[in-house]
Amino acid sequence: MKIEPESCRVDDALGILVGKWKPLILLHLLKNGTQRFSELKRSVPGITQKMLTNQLRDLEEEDIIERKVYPQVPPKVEYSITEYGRSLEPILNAMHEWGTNHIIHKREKMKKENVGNERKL
Amino acid sequence: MKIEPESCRVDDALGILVGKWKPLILLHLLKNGTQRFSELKRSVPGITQKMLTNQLRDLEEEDIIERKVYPQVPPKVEYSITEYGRSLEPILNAMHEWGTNHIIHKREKMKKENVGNERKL
DNA sequence: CCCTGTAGTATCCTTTTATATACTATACCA
DNA sequence: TGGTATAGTATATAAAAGGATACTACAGGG
Repeated sequence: MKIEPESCRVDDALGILVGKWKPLILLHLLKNGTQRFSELKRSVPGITQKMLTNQLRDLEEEDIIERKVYPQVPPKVEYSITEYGRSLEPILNAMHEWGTNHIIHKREKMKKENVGNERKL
Repeated sequence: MKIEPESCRVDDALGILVGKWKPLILLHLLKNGTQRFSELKRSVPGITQKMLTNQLRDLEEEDIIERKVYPQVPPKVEYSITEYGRSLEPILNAMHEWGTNHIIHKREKMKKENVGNERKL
């Protein structure tokens, strides 16, 4: 069944996955289950606190992850994938697989192009 | 099989699909086969020439679409999905399906939240 | 001779994303 | 008393993406 371009909903899914860190955050939560804010921060090297908070808020708003606050000091906040959020897993897997293959595809294409260029010299 | 976050290739796939117009362009090419530049432009309302050229160049560079120039005046350039590009189709379909369902999911979540709020009044 | 259509470029401007840095409250520990 | 850890917020700035507009070449038609 073909998608009708006029009623395409690819962007709705795409919008949830884009953001420089979202796939990584989701992957960590899928792999390790519940994680604290600071654990996530350590798991995703290079991310700033602001970015991590932003991305987590985005995902929470879409009901992909759950945020649980423990009212204590120092603060403790746990994040986890929701049941609904798990429905993204097959898509992430498909994209990972495609991406892995794409790297190979590009390498092979470059090789061919280089051979072609050498012939032209 | 779980994806290892350290070697995640989701972004490689994501990078090809993101861009405000790429899914739509791909859908049109998948649905209608070969299309001229001007046909695509008409098919995607609101896109500027610059954006269309940019997105097409991006997709061409990744070997997802093919560009065929007919050396004539006025110019004629045809675009089509490559065989390799078709490997993205299942992912687009999965995202479209997920996105369609997500809209429903959100609507139902909002309904529940509103009921909750009414009770509080 | 001017107008139209094609497939672009070139330039400038606005909006969106991402990053860097500093700051907060408060319990616990030495 | 001062330092550490937690989960943030606030502010400023840089970089990337997107958009508006004008411009090009040249054949064919009136």
